[in-house]
Amino acid sequence: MDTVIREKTSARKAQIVETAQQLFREKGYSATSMRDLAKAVGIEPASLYNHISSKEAILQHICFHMAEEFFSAIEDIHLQPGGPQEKLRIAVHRHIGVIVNNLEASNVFFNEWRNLGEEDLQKFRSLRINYEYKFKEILQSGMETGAFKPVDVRIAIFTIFSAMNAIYDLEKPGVPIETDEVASIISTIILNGLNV
Amino acid sequence: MDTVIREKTSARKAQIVETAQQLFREKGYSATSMRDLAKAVGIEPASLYNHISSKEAILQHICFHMAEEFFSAIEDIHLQPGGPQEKLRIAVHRHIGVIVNNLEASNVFFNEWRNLGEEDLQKFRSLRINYEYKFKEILQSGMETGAFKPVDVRIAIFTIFSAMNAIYDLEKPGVPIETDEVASIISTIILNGLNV
DNA sequence: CCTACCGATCGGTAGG
DNA sequence: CCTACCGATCGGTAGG
Repeated sequence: MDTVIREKTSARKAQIVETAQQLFREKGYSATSMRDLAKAVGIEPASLYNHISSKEAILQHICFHMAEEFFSAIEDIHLQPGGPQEKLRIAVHRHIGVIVNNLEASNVFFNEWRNLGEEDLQKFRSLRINYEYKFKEILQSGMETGAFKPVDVRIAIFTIFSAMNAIYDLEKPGVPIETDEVASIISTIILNGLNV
Repeated sequence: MDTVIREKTSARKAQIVETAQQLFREKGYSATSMRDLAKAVGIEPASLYNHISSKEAILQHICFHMAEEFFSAIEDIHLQPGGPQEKLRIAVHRHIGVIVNNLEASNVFFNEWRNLGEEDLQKFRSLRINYEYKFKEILQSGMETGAFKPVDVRIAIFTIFSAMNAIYDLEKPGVPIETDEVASIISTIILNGLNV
């Protein structure tokens, strides 16, 4: 009995978060009201608060859940076989995989995180620095061994993440994104460039 | 006399737009109130409307002004000497130049355009398609002549723009972005990749 | 999960 | 450019 109730409640909560992701993506976090959300879910605005504590708590949940997904995807990257090039290729593939498997949440994650409260904002920023550092290590070791060109690491990292993190925008209604295809093209451009 | 008044008015208007850019960038368009803006400018909220017609009109102005900047920067790209590689390199450099010279406006342009009204939204989208098409042409002709690898043009264009359009985020307080340096690294990665 | 409602704030206007 | 103010809407709570 208890279980049934808890299941119902948590299903509703999942539905609220899911719906919020769609709305935040379409209109942005600030422009989405709790009344919009309640209407889309099909309940009264006040009823939302039986499942979530505040509007910001939803954003918080989305952002930090995505952060976890990204981290766990490349957790074992330093254990992967191959040199810096192979490691970078794998990391890029995994990172893009997380985005493609969470298109809506990714969009919110990348575009709306600045609406977090000051405390979460700091936590979020330091998580991102940590995450990017794992890529930086690969790049740096590749430059030391001579596998990569000696370019400015900061700008290179920046270029790589820019190329990867925008792919949620690549989606067109009815045309699903193929992780392998996109990851392979982006890896190729980053590693080998467009020139023949 | 008339001139003096008009100059004063238009200087205030410029100040309002400039201040709005900063606030939209920091907090986002929706989260910035006209009261925030008035306070930052140093006048009463109602006084804003002597210079601008609405909040959305400010966003409109920023977005379409930036669109013009981008277009005029690569207007003569097909007249430039050199093959597809050289043309792409020049276009990338010009595009990045526009962003670096309008960091605040660029940020708003790329992140807040979806808050435009339905009509402007359509105009904006078609401008972007037109603009990206100019890059697409270069890429396609380069693939035909065998100068570029035959990759999926849509994804390649997408990768290039992602790398270019995120650079406003590269700015750190006190460390100005060097257009030439950034443009050269991004061009290098896009054209020649990271591999030695 | 709902009805009823709170104080705060929103974009914008009237009138001077 | 200001004072005064509009109706609408905001996130959220009380109480059942």
